[in-house]
Amino acid sequence: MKTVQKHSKKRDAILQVIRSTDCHPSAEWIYSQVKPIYPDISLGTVYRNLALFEETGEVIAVATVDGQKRYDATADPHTHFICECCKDVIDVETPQPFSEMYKALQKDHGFEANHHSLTFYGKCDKCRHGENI
Amino acid sequence: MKTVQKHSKKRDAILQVIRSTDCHPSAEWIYSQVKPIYPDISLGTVYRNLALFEETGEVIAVATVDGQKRYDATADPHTHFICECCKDVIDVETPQPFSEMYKALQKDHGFEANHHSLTFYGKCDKCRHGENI
DNA sequence: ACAATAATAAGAATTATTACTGATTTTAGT
DNA sequence: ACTAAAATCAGTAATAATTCTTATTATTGT
Repeated sequence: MKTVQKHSKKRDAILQVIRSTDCHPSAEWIYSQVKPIYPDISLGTVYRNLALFEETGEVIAVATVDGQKRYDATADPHTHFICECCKDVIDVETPQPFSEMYKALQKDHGFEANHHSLTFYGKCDKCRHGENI
Repeated sequence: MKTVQKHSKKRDAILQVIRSTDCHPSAEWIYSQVKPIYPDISLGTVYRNLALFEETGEVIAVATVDGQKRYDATADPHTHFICECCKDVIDVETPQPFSEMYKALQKDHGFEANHHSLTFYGKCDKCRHGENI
């Protein structure tokens, strides 16, 4: 995988935050995590670096919830469950390989797919037991 | 399926536009289609009615491309291919049933999924042959 | 047709995100 | 370690999608 060439404390901290959480954060959340460590960081820096990390593939946008992009540092695409109640984006195991589907798209339509996204929507266990709303 | 209670010419026209296309339009595109018929329609009306149709389930948001929500009037969830080049959102056949996956989510995590979204990303046939960019 | 209710247009407001600018930090060669 | 070049940064301004507000107009049940 490519990585960004240059580094800086803040850039590294941003990536570190994304890598060390499994909560699929938004730009705003990442900002709120880095802010206490580097109080003079600006939200623009977070957005700029997210864009960079997306280009190199170090980070991917896994979903958009309520108009906010959500990110993940995990390399290989996997399946998510989004709770429509608490807006949590949760990793779940991928049921079956999609390689056949990739081939079929190429064969049947001439579509050259390079990745995919499988997302289930509903209510997570916590919300089902009334911890939210 | 629920439907909206009240009707109006514009409201009906909006739904009609979504139903009679397979291009998974954005709010702006729907607006551009209804505008020639009802020149005094406003973009706000399109957004308000889309929100209503989403609530009743008459319309679903199938994807977000470049920050714009894309809609579809098809009742049952199906699979999409999004061309990252021309931003087209194209229907494709769904490879296999996901009922087992729904059961597993319930059993393994207590997640109550009610729908899902499977999307492949890549380059469509047209764009592969250089018709765009 | 009438009145009550809901829908609409227009534009202002909000929110997430991006672009710009001048000052600072990092890097790479010495 | 020193220095110059390049990249990065904070802060601000700008943009774009969407939502909200208010006065007006259309729809529905009677």
